[in-house]
Amino acid sequence: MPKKLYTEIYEALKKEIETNVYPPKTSLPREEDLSKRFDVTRNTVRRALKQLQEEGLVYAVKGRGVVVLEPVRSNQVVFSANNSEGFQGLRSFPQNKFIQELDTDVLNFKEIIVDEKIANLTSFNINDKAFYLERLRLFDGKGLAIDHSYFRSDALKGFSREDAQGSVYKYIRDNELFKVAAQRSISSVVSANQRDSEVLELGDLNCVGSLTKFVYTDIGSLFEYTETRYVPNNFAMLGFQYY
Amino acid sequence: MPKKLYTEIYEALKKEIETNVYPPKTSLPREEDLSKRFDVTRNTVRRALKQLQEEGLVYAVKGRGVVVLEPVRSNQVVFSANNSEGFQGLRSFPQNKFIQELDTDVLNFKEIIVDEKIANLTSFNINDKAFYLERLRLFDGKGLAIDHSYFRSDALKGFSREDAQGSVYKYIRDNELFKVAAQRSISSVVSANQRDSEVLELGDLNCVGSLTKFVYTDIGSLFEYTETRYVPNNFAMLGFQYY
DNA sequence: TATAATACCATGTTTAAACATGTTATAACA
DNA sequence: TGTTATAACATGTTTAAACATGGTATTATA
Repeated sequence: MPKKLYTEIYEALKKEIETNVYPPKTSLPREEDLSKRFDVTRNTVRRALKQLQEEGLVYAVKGRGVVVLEPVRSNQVVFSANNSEGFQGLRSFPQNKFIQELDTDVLNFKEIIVDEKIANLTSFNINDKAFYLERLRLFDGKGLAIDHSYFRSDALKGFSREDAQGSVYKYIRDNELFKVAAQRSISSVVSANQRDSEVLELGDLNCVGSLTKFVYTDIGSLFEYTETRYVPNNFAMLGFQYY
Repeated sequence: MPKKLYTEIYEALKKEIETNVYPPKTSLPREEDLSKRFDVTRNTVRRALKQLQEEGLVYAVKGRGVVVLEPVRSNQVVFSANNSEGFQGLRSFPQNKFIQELDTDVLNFKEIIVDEKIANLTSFNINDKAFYLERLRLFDGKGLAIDHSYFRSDALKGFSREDAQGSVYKYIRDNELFKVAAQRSISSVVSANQRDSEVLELGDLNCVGSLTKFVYTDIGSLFEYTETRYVPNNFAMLGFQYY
């Protein structure tokens, strides 16, 4: 299958930016020239440029051009919890090395009926059935994060405790249940609670980071609510936006 | 000045989603019909739809349609530090009310020469001149956040301590120095340090949230580095993404 | 020489249309 | 009846072109 044109152009330009063909603070060739070079329309070039801009590599100014943004020279950074795999592919902080030894301990697994309290928390409907999962995330054997998850039952036909041990998303893919569409998240810092102290390696620390995810399916319904509570000094999240 | 067409369509559809003309989990009319209704091309409709999708209101599936995503019924949420104004427009947590009493105490103001250590921290170049600012953010009189900022001097001609009291961005706008293009951010939770305990109302808490921003100008250069360190249990950040 | 008018340059917006590809419902077939 | 073609449907990709608008440098003007 041939790649999409705008993806090819995006990747080509990205590589050239990273290899300093277009150094920071300089302008990319104008759209007209790029469209000649890649033998596509200006529209298609613009689409590739937009992707670069969304990723934070360049910034376009009307009437002036597309400038390459200076990279942030961060030696401590880190991870993005921004993938549907949850903690897979996560990096430690501040060592900035990939975590290989990621293990999951399923501390709790049960099917429940959504009551008012849980409905309020998860945005699920009262009387829906849902799986409740408590999973401890071990990094190099240390419990550094704990996930409290609710999955709507009707979306996870035949789901079992064994499946919970692995990746829930792998289960969804393997069984072709549906596609994950989008997620909202809320990130904050809160006081540690009883449970946190029990299961996480907090030491003296009396706070945890909290990342709450609301995950949507293909057809617009919420199917996962997960609050990840993590030990400070170990994780970070990256963001980017333009105006 | 007439509004952009795609913005009008975006706003119209957004309003209709919010007023339940198109309830969650249902589909929007197909692009063809929308283009007839608004009397624009399908392209223009698609642009509006893309904006709705980027904002997390809808999700498009090829071959099926554009579904409205269920909203998250969160009663505790909160703020986005995601604006160029820094703390302006921020909401408290968990009360979710607008903070009116936001005051700024300029604890430190000086012009410095960037040495290796600061260069490493800020991504500025060694020997650049920069303003260093330490600003305590008071919410209803309580010191809940502290900003440690470096601004490249050459970008802030004539900047003074008095200007620091107000919004730096207001200063930039008023003096038409440049436009803010983009920002990267790193969010984490870390142990509180000496200075945090001195100036923030931490009580027993021994951690703080840390939000580090790298802000870029129009022409692609980094001009601001700010680390905001904030008291737990007071703030939250919203995120959204789709796949 | 400073300022204003102007021309040019580069990105932004919109139209129009063709074709590609994934999804779903219908009809044909075994 | 269950499976398989097939058609209809809806979004995705790409081309082509015109015009709008902000930015910059040049030129004319006072």
